[in-house]
Amino acid sequence: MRAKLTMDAILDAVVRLLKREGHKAITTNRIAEVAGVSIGSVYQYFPNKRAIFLALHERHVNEIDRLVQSRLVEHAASPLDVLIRAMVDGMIEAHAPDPELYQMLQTEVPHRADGTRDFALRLEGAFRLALSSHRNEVATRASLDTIVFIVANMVDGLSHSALLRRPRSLSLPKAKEAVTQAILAYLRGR
Amino acid sequence: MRAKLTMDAILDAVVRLLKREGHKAITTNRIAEVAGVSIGSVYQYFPNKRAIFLALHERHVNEIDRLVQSRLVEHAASPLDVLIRAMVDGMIEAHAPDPELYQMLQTEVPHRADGTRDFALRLEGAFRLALSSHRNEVATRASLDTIVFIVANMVDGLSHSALLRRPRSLSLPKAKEAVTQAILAYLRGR
Amino acid sequence: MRAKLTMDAILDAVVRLLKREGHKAITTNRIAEVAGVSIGSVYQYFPNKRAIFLALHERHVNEIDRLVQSRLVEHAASPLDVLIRAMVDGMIEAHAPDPELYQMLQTEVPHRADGTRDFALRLEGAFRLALSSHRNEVATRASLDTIVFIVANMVDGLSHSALLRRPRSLSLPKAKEAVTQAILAYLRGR
Amino acid sequence: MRAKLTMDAILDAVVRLLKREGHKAITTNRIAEVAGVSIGSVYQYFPNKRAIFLALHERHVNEIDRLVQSRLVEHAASPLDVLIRAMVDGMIEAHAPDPELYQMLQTEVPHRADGTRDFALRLEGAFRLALSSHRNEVATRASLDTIVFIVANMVDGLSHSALLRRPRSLSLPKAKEAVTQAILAYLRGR
DNA sequence: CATGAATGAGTGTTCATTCAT
DNA sequence: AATGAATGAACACTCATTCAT
Repeated sequence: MRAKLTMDAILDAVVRLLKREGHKAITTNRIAEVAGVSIGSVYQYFPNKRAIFLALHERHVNEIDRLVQSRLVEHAASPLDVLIRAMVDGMIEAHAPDPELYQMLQTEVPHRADGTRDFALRLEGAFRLALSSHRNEVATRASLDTIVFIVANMVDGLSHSALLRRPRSLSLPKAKEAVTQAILAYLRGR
Repeated sequence: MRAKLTMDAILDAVVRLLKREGHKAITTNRIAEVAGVSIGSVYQYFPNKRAIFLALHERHVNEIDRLVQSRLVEHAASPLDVLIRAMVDGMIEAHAPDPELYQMLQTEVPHRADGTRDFALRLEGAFRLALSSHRNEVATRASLDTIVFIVANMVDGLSHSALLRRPRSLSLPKAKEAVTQAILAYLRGR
Repeated sequence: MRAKLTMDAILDAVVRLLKREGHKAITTNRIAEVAGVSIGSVYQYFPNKRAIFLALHERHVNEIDRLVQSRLVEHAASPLDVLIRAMVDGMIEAHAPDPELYQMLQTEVPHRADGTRDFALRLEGAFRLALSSHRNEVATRASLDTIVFIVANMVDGLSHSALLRRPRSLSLPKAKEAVTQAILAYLRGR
Repeated sequence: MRAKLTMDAILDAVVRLLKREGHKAITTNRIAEVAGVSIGSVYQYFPNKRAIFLALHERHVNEIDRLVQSRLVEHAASPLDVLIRAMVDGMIEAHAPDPELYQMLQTEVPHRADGTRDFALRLEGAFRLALSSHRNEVATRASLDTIVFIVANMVDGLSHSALLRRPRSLSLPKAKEAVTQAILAYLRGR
């Protein structure tokens, strides 16, 4: 228990530091300081700096994953548009409190992209399940692999775009709806 | 002229280094070495390390931009599906010779995200123009801003997904076609 | 008793570690681990790291010393060549099971040279005694101090050389004999 | 030239530091400081800390070697006792200005013993040559390999003993003579 | 007595940058 | 303009030691 708390304090320190002082401030000694532990303790729990970022990434991915799974279960019996809307909404809301963190983890932090791969796969798994129970609403002539690949990457990519790159003229709710419509249009085919 | 040649040699050195030895090998001294110039010369042309990455990013973006513009002009009078297919094909082919470079520039290299922003905007500008000449084929009820935002981000995001994350069961041509269909489905609305 | 056992376990751990993983592996925490005790216990018995090495050195020196004394007593009445041969043999056999340990203790372990001094003195004491009972066989014209000094250092130095540095063409028994002859030649003078 | 000077300054700094402040003061940053160069320059010339010690050891060995060779040439035609006396004297005088340095290099500094091995071999080579030209004065019945091994190790070991461990009752000149006599006694056999 | 989590001073090393030549 | 030796601030990480339990 003690261990989990300390590890979380360290991960939180990275997030706090990233947001407050930018990626240049993320040194192992500074992390320890902000986390309120000694540098020695940091190395008791993580073998090196990279491991801290990997753990942070994994924690983030798990959070999203948990949310995606719960929405999936919740809307297993809903019509396709409700399900997709819920998924898009979930993804966006999950990132909304901290829109830059995920991007920073991807672009500013020295980790390998393996985690990203992992995440895409998990998301694809979720959608494979979700779409199988709405097969009759899906009109696209492509293979299931293809559909799942397109949809998972649309959800992931467009959700981040909606949060980080939408034009000022577009409100977040409207962006969500646009993303949802785009995905539905694809699934319903022409 | 000399200047341009030297600068390009430096940028090429970064690319070569990134691909051959990974991001850890990218030090200014190593860049100079691989570029065949002295470290002093590197600093003659770039004020600091970041400037090298910014220039590299800009060069990459300009290449894509040039390609996108030319396809746009080429297919100004083509039907919408031909145009979109050409754009998607252009994006993917532009990245195909070096699929990891762009990702590395985004994830492994310490640059700020401004460039990305830049690029999205330029792509949006291109699509704004392209769609205005195919207004009658676009049935989506959303605002032009919204449509352009969604399409630009689908092209960008899905092109990279197609190159870097498509399942093994999906060939590149099929992935291209799927991406094209997804975008067309959105534009044609339901 | 418990105390003695624990202390020996700690000293043995150092030896094991030195042989198995080299001097870089010798950290107090690792010593504790290999000894099967907690780091806290290590500090119950030794005030600091140096004290561990001093104790180890002392244990080693005592072992040699005990052996030397016993051979001395055993051969008090033997002719000089038998005595010297027994001493050289004793020294070499005492180090043979672990030829590198002593060298490591001398070269790789951060102890001060005091111990070495100690050992030389004890060896000199033994030889002073040994030679006094064979005075008539010693023909060298030097003072007893000088003779004892030379002989003690020959025994010590050449024994180690025989174990660690003898050429491949020289078997250990032949090396022993050569060392013995060298010492005898000196004692018998010209 | 510049390079050689800087490298020597660095090696000298280690010696100075070792003598003035003990082995604990030998940190790379301190070495740089005492050498009057920046830490960066230290790493321009030596890949890591160990390399500094290896270089220092090599420099020391080369000095001794040069001296031994010159005495050898000088006394190629002298009688055996003169030659041996000259060699012993050379070894001791070479170490006399800095009697602790060599010991410290061996016992307090984290280097591997390879250098020592090297040195013994070089010394053996020198003696092999020296003795071959005095074959008729050597009466020992052992093989040349054996004789060379014993003599080289006596010279090396006893020289150091004479400087570092001789009893107070023994002056350095007398110690030299005793060492010489011991070696001669061995060579002349009985 | 024993434990082992926690400490933090201190280390070797890197690398962006400068500047005398 | 070009060079590359020199710089030194800054970093990731180690490990002897302590002390609350």
